[in-house]
Amino acid sequence: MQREAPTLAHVARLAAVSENTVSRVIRNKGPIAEETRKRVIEAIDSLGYVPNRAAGALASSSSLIIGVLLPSLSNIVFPEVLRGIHAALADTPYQAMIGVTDYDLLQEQKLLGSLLAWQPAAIVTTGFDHTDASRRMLEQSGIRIAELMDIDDRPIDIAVGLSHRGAGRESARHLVARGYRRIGYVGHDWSADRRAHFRYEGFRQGLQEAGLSPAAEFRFEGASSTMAGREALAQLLGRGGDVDAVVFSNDDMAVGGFMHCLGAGLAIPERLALFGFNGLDIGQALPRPLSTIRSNRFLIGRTAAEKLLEARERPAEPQIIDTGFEIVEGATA
Amino acid sequence: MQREAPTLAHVARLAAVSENTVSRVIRNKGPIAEETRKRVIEAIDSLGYVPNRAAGALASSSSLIIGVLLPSLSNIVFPEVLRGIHAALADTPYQAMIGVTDYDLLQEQKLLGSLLAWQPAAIVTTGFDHTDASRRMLEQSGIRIAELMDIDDRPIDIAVGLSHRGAGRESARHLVARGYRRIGYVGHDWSADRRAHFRYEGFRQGLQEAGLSPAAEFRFEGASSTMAGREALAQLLGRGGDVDAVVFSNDDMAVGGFMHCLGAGLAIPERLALFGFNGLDIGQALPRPLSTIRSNRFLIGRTAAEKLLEARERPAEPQIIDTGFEIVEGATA
DNA sequence: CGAAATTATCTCAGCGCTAACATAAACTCT
DNA sequence: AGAGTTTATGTTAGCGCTGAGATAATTTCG
Repeated sequence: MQREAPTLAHVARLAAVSENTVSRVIRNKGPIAEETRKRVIEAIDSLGYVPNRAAGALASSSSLIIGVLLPSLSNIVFPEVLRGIHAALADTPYQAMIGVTDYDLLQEQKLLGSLLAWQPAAIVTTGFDHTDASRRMLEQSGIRIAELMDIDDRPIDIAVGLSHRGAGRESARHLVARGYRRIGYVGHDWSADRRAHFRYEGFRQGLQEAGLSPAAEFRFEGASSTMAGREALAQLLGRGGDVDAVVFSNDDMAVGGFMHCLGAGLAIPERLALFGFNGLDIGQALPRPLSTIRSNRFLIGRTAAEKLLEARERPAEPQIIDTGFEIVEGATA
Repeated sequence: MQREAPTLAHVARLAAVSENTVSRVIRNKGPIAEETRKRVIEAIDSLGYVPNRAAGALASSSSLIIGVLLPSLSNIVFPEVLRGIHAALADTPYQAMIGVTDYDLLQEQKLLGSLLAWQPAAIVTTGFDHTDASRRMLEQSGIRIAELMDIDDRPIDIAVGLSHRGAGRESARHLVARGYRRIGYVGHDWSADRRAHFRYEGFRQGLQEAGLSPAAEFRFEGASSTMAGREALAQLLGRGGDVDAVVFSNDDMAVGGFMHCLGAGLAIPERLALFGFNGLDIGQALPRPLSTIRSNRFLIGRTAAEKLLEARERPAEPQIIDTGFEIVEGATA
């Protein structure tokens, strides 16, 4: 009943050709007579042959795996990047193999090691921050490497993302242009999320351009979340800080801030303007759509995967792909 | 500079043992003298040896891959399941390989084929709905199979999840117990999300126990989202349906409903009670925490992965693991 | 028309590991 | 002390595929 899975040899015998010819038909490599191809494909179909990827990987010392290292799955941002990667891989024989680092560079290093044990065709990772050992592994592997989300540094191979400094700067400029002058900042723990820190720096810089500096600041000790944003804004305001607008480290935090205002009866944006980052759906579903900056997470993932598959070799010079960002006007600032 | 990656042979030579002995040390299989083990481990460390997984998979016709088929990554629920899976795999040599089906059974079948080409140690998939071909592949593969989220059917190997019928029933009972009588339903497209349909059936059944039936219903044509929930509730109420409580197909929809009420100035729960499903963070961060049912997504993923690794063989009888659910009282119903 | 180039196919070694079996040394037991 | 058992290690043959080069059949061209 449960007969062995057919191998190349079975297909070859049925199609009356050599194994190698079958292999070439499958991989679309080298010249094949149209008639032979047809016969081989027929044989493949009739046997229900599925190539053994492990054997292929071993023989060619390169697998159809794309290793993906993500810092987290709790934050919807990274699943969206992953979705973009999957979208790009959907009609290819490539498969994503995932590791979750929990924002821990040593964990990243460890996972990188086990991903490389599969001899993946490429590695997708996040940011420019890696341990020395990771960096050495990435560089010496010779395979294509994409570093996602950020573009404010020099990538190993390619970087795909947006300038977080630039985004932070734009949020300040936007609020200043709208006439806000007493602008506060509510954030979360930077040690895990360096890009949030970059945005903060850009934000300060943007204020400085207008001769301003943050009117008040509060940083929640812990990861970003709606709850954290709610509490953090309460804290900031409770301190009697006199602010007319608040920039949040991201939309999750900003939505939390929105909730606080609702609960405390603060008119948005008359009494307090709110500004986020990411452009999440939830922000747009608020009674007043959140003013924020849209980062194109899906696009980042898709672009990265597409670029990686475009060429097997790294470009001579590291390449940076700016997927940009856009101000979402919203109604909260 | 870029010397070849060390292989078993290199380690074996350095440790002055046979390759097989090194292999056994690595896999912790068979008796090894303590002294030999130490020498081998030293050699491994000094060479920085990393086993080639493809070779291992080929030789043993079984890889350290766990294939994971998820319907979607847009809905935070599935990344959370994935997070649970990763948590269970974190300290094992296993790696998750992911496919996203977009709720399409044919896509699932296709992805299943390419996952099986890696000879994974186990497959994790969602629900009991599979094409005949998929089912055949799963059954004949002989490897461990987990079907997640639902437990209201007979699994191939093990099922891990909760009774969606039961959860639906409980939401009705909860509202009835609170004195609500004109209870409506706001949902999304069922064709993609069968479990939402099961909850609806349970909901009806729960009402029936109290001699009631839904006071009004509206089903949004499309996937669930906060926006959809907001619009759908507006539609339901716009029709002049006289309801005092609404059960939503899930928390995303319910949060949208909450937003509608805020915008329309409807007091929650005095004028209208809201009830969700999932227990997402966002629901608990609302000005009034959402009354809902907590499904333990993380636990489902983690339990499934743990169970799969517990034994290489399927149990004689299909096994069902109920991760349960709990009513979250909240303040909206 | 024969040599060179092109096209289509085959042969065969080997990728790096593991399974199965063989062997050797060290015990245990009667 | 010899047979049987246990423990520790070695030997060997692939797993199923791909890459490099060999070979054969066909076309092109001076």
